[in-house]
Amino acid sequence: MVKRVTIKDLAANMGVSSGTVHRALNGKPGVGDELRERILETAREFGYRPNYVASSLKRKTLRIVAAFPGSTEQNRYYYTYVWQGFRDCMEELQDYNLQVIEIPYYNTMNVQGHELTAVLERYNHEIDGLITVGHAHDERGEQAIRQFIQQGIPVMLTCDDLHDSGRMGCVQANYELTGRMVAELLSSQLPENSSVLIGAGDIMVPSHYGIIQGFDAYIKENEISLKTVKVHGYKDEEEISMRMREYLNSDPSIRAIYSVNARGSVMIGKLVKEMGLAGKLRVIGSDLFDENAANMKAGILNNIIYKNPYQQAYLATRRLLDYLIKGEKPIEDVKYVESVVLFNSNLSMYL
Amino acid sequence: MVKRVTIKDLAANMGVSSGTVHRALNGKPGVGDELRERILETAREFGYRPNYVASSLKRKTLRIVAAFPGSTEQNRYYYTYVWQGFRDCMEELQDYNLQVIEIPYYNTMNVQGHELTAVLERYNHEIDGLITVGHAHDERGEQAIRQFIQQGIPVMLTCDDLHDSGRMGCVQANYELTGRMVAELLSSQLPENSSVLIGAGDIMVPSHYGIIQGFDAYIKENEISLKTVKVHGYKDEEEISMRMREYLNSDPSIRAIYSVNARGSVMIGKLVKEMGLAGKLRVIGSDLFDENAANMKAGILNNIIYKNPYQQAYLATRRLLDYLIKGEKPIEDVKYVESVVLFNSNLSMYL
DNA sequence: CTGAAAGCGCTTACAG
DNA sequence: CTGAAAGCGCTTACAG
Repeated sequence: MVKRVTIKDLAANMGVSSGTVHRALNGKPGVGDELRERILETAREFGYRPNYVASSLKRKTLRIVAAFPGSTEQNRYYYTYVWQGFRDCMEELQDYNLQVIEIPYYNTMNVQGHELTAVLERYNHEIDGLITVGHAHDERGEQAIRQFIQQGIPVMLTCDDLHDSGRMGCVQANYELTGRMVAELLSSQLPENSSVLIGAGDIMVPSHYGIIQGFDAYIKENEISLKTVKVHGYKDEEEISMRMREYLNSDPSIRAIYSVNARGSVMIGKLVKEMGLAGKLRVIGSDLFDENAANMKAGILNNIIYKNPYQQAYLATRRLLDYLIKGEKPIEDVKYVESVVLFNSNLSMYL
Repeated sequence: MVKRVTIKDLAANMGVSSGTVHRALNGKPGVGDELRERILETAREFGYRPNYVASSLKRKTLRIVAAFPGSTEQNRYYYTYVWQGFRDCMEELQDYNLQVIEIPYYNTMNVQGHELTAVLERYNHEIDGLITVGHAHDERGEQAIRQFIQQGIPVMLTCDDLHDSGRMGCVQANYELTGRMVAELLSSQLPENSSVLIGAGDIMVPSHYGIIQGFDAYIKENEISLKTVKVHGYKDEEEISMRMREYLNSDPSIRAIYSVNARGSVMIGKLVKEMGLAGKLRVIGSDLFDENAANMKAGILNNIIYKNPYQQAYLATRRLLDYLIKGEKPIEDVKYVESVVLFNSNLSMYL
């Protein structure tokens, strides 16, 4: 192995001090343009590669803010794993001289925004990076995210994106492909001219309607004789459950049920159990958590669509830190994490 | 954030030198038993956590040997991704002062063993870790692996295990659960009393027969009316292809074909194409590489079982390095990487 | 068995 | 704009 080229080597070679080399390489002020160019040129020539392990040792602590919904109530289905992915990544890179500020927030609307603005004040705007969720239709939250970006703080989003906000990137599931995949799975399992009853969630939520769009597109493009019966809605479970029950009672062509979200999956689990439909229909739920896992083991759910929130948050955090520690900007703007079909047989591997 | 506790803090507190604290914490010789105990106690009390970033800076370079089949010919289907997983992990942790020695070997039998023994000689036994594959029934290879272990060199295996060799761990696919999952998938797609034609591979290869065992067990345990027609064999493709063709011509109950390995998947792809059976049978291949991907896009393969060799090698490497850098022993002896069912719809996410 | 010193490859004040 | 020095938290010889 060739000896590693260091800043000292470059400095000696050029007859300047190592401080000057450092300033030149890192774009810091205080080096003449001509000298800076020559140093950069020499670094390239010598194949210099910075040692980030060493550089983290002396530089000031990087302060990272993470803001996600607190994992209570309905949010625990998903955000428990988002927090875990974030923490595991921070833990792994802890020795790189990092400080974490965790902001769990507890009401979806506006609270995210208020908390974020508050933390910016509290730390006197000395924050090096933010990772959070781009909730659609949360004005206050979006405004706060833009505030960070305007301060020059790099912002990484996960789960949901805000395309034109200026964030450095987003790591999320590919909702359209997820919907296509479910359509492909069901069309391989159901006889011709069957119907699928879909708990389609909120038409304003990207993670819900994206899936539906993909599902419909797959069926149309492949000219499949699968019909869909969609029940929209999100918050009022009682009412949605009632409407689903009516469809199940009145439409004998329904051979499968699918919920695009976690909350709806718990509901259809209950419904299938109450109506004694287990094993008579194909039933597909979304997201992995206790209730869904139990229903799968009991034969009430046949498949679970797992969007891997842990991995989404882990990778988003990783990208933010790679940028802050190494200056590496992610190649793609948006990174999609694979959605996976779980079966009863391999459920245990994901728990 | 509380200031990090360092070796210096501990030394000052105890009135000893930082060298002594270092020796005590790392189990190095040259500290009295009584003093060592007191230092360890104080470290616990103060919540001391070593900074591995700092420790890598001055310590001697860790020399890691990686030995996998070279990714040519049939091996490129799988081992290309094994090498990639290994390299990406090494790349990520490069700043921790590591040296890599790559040993690709080109004939499966015995060559692995010869190469490994040779490298041990060449570096005068000064090797800090080995990552390789536990090929079953390769006497010479197994012998060499044991040789490393006897020298006290930690050995991590991937893809295939050698249980009683004393290796520190193995990261691999769970073949039995993979077989069960395929049985579950097919039984949800095929009408009653169908048969599945299975390219069952080599009965001596764990990654082949493990899948078959899982498949059969699922069918038996769940009393499913699925029959299997198995064609064993591995090397002689012509002959296997011929036998499969005969079954397909003579047994009309066959509604699906499945190959447990990469090589067989290419073969069944050809067969289905030649016999004009695309779309008439469910066809499931194994492993992700150009030929399989192309066949999937063309509608010849319906699903691919992806065992994620990249992730297997990445995680195995990671575990070895976590041990060498941080002294963290993996909790589980064997770590299983999830096998995933790929669909045409989400294939693009894995390429 | 223990200490004092040098140094890994950087970054950060400070002085000029 | 540039240099010299100190130091991040460790590890590694060397001396006693």
